[in-house]
Amino acid sequence: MALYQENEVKIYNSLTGKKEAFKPILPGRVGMYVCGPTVYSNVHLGNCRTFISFDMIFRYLKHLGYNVRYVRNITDAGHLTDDADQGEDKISKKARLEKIEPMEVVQQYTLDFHKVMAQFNAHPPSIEPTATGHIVEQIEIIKNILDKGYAYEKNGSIYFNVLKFNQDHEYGKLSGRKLEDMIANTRELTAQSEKENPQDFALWKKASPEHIMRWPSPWGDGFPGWHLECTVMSSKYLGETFDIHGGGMDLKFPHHECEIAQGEAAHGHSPVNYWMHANMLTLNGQKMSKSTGNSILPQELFTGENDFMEKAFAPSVVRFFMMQAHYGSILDFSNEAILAAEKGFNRLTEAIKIMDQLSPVDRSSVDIASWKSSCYAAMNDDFNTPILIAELFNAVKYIHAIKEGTEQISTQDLKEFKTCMQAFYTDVLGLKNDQDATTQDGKPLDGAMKLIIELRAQARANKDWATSDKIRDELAAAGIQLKDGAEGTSYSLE
RNA sequence: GGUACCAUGGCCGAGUGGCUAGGCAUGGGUCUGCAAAACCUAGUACAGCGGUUCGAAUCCGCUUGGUACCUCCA
Repeated sequence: MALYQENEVKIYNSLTGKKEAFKPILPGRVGMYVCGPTVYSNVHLGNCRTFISFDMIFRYLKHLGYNVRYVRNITDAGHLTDDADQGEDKISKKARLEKIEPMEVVQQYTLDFHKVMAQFNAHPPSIEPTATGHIVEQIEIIKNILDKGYAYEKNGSIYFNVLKFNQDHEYGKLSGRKLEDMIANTRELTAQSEKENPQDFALWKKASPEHIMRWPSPWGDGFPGWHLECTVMSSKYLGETFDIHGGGMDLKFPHHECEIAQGEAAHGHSPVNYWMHANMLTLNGQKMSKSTGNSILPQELFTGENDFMEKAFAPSVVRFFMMQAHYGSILDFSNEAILAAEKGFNRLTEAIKIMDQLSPVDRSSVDIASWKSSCYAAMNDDFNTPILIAELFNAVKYIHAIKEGTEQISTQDLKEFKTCMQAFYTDVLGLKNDQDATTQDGKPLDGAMKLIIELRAQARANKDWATSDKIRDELAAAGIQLKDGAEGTSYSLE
């Protein structure tokens, strides 16, 4: 029996504003679409939070035994620098500035994105489609929407008619906006816009002669609008209605609102059952944003080369830090907060390591079954990873107590305990011990340290404190900490 | 200006009507040649004001502060 049959997951649905029991369209299968990055620059840490959040969700659904098709796109065309008529395609602009092909820009930053996500130990999606790979489908859906009367052509560009759509449907239901209010509060109109109404948005833009990214269409050479790719690719790979659509909170309006409008206009029904939004990562209390300079790149964090943090942090530490907050809450990134997370993460990781040293007895004094069910209850409640982590720290207490002999565990329970701990730490939270990975390359260091520790032990046995303290202090200065424990001395790298 | 959301102990961060979240930091302790590490242990917080209730961090109203979206943004 699959785990999902005994674990009912509740999901906070942005569309209804309520936590709802998750019921997939097809039993045992989940279709999930997440809006991916626009690859015109390096992804910053804020971008990564969204993808790490959905990676955790993907992992938990898989852990429950669901067969998940996870589609996350790469936006490599159509994302404009602004909404004005002269708005330029972001990729195109970057290519123009650097005098390279747009596809070189796309390639460079797609590779960077994949590298960073791999460092964060995120699983690749099942399908990672690109906008440029689906121009034909986008043109087809535009024809469809034109046929239905929800779009109009103006000088070789096609715009979605929001007013018309709103007569038959409800524009703004996801973001809680009313079209009348939006019209009433429109800022000063852009002079001589092609749009009939400022709320209309582009499905297809005519390419000016100098525009490098262009494709032929029934309306002349042009390029697709940003919102359209997601409608096309999600419906192509997941169907006209699918289970979960995710993305960053900042995409809720207008991007996701427009996706709903396009889907309903083209297919006549709502595209998504559960809308999920990952909240923003802030830096110094402000949203991370490339344009304002208030952002940090993952690489800068891993190497320590940045102006915000006092040291470097491993990818798993950053991931753990993110998992300590609920995906739906705003999370502030700071030196203090990540330092605290690092210590907690190390303690958790160390405790898992010593699980192998525990000796089981006949009967358990700890209630592993009940602990385990608390872990699942946390995750079933809208993927509440902070509660799960609190439970994992309860487990840390159990582990120490069993090791000390103040609590006992049976062979059967210990096996289940280990399996469950590993499942949540490794499979669901996607954590791993980065330090083990580095010391594997450092086998010679292990040997050298063994010798040094032995020499120091001799000095201590001779009460030669001058020598033993010199070894300890100078190693510490070099970034190696010696830990004197009951069973001898071990070391760890800073 | 419009629309949302948020305000929790020194810091981070869960929790939506009665029961100790958790992590980090701090105090005390165990261990240790000393120290570090490790482990044990302690600490009753919910922006302000008013209301509902037997009872509110949790519900309602007002006030203050903050953030996000309304233009591109994960």
